Amino acid sequence: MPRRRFGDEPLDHPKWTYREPPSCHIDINVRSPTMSDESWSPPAVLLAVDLVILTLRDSRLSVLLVERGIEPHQGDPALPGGFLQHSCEDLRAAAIRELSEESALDASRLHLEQLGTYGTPDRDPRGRVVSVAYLVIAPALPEPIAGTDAADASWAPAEEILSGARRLAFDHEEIVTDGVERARNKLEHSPLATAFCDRTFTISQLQQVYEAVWGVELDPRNFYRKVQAVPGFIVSAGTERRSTRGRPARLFRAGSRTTLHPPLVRPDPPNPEEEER
Amino acid sequence: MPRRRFGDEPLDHPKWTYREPPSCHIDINVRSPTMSDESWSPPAVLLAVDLVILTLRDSRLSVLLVERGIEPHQGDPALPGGFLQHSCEDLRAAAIRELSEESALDASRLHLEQLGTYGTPDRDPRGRVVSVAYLVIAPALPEPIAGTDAADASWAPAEEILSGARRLAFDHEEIVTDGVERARNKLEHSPLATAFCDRTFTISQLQQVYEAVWGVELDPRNFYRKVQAVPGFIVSAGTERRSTRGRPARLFRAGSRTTLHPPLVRPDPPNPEEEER
DNA sequence: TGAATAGTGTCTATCAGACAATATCAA
DNA sequence: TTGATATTGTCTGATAGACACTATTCA
Repeated sequence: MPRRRFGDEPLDHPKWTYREPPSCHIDINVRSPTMSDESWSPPAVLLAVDLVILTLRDSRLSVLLVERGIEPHQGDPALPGGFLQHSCEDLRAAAIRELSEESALDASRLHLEQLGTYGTPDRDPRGRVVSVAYLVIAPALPEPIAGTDAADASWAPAEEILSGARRLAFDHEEIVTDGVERARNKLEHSPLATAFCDRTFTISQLQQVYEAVWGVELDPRNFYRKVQAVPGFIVSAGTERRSTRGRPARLFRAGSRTTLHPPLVRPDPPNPEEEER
Repeated sequence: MPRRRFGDEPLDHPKWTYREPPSCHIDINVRSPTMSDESWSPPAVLLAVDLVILTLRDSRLSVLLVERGIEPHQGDPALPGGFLQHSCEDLRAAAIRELSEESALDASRLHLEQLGTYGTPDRDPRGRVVSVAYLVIAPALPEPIAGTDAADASWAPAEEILSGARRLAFDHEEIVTDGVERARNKLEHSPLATAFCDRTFTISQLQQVYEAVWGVELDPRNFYRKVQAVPGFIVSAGTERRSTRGRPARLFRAGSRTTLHPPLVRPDPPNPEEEER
């Protein structure tokens, strides 16, 4: 089999032959080939993994971007990610691998969950590439993302991407939008906010997470009691204290609950025109 | 290229050569090949689409299952689904196609959303098959699922699958569990419950949805006002009425809101031992 | 008329949000 | 001492759940 550079020209990856070359429009009424059609076999696709890595930088929700080194979209900002390494690599393992390669982050301490799969046929000009996106939540880190393959990784405020002020390669803007939306929702019913914090944190640090991700302002006094009223959300972490200017605050760490009861309801939802009857 | 029957023996679908044959264990510390490694190209995988179709039958949350006609797991119950038809078929379109093929349901009237992607390397003995699962919500239908390819489709109570009383092929039990969990959660914050109902419905029918999916009993009087207090959730559908035995009920249809404010909070969460501090 | 279901009224314990007041640190 | 942040207290209007009661149909 001849060697070829990947990324230079469109892929012709289907190794199976069709009875008729498929015309690439979508017709839901067409009957699919069945297993008894001797000449048909399922088409293969390329599988990629992309990462939406969220963190708080300077009290703003931020996303890790890398500059693409090759075509297509060379030079454009994009999500970190890449193809499966070999055909039997687990999806989550591939996400963890990309995380350590492209961002030098230690996956074992981070929140990582599957976000969604993006498979629009024309999303990658090289051919049929289906991407499984993962959402990663990281605590604020020392400024530079050290020792990465893609040395040109950088944090971008999520708002710049959501507003369209910064354009990303492929369909990565949509993926970021979905990732931020997922994070905003999970803040209400899961302890996800603690994943933005260090192992121990103060209640006001936790509040900053909610304020940055939701884009709202919360009353510190009500927030203080509200989070403590949720059983298993946060637990006291000894008597140590952390101080900047004012009175030192108690330290807490994440509890063991995975769902919050009662939930922390997001205030002031865009509740527009009353349209009920 | 020789023709071969699909499903008879393991696939050797990777068309690219590796520098070293991959050993199929997961090592997150291994460096992946980079684009500058001339001899490496991304591996291809087979992509399938599986459907978790939920409905209410006899006031019970039920899942549509089909009996597998071929190996592996021949004769076992499984989720409806199948491979992409051709390499440029859109994922959602493939889900809609499977829906009409395997269940004869009209996708244009149903709720359909992506659920998750399942890609454990050994989940399919035929080779590397990655499956994108979709969640479908259907209103109660006339008994038989007519005119299907897999004529042996049938509804199974979700509880039988969640409890392990009924085993499914592949990792489909896990997929069903995730689908039911997704539905249970979305009932709180989205109008998903209306997708279980006909175009018009009574409030007590809507209540039955909540009771069946959540597995709880609700007070009809409080439920009655609660749902109407959510702006845009349900809107009155004229003055028509529907009656069985007692007083006829007003009819409603789904409103235009996609999120519910305030949410309908699920009662009595398994709130176990108090573990706070 | 009685059974059954739909819909309304009302009470109460609890909660969310507003905000005053106090505590404890650094400079 | 002052400024800043943390923590506690208290008040008030809204709400969730319990449940009595009325309304409207069919058998």
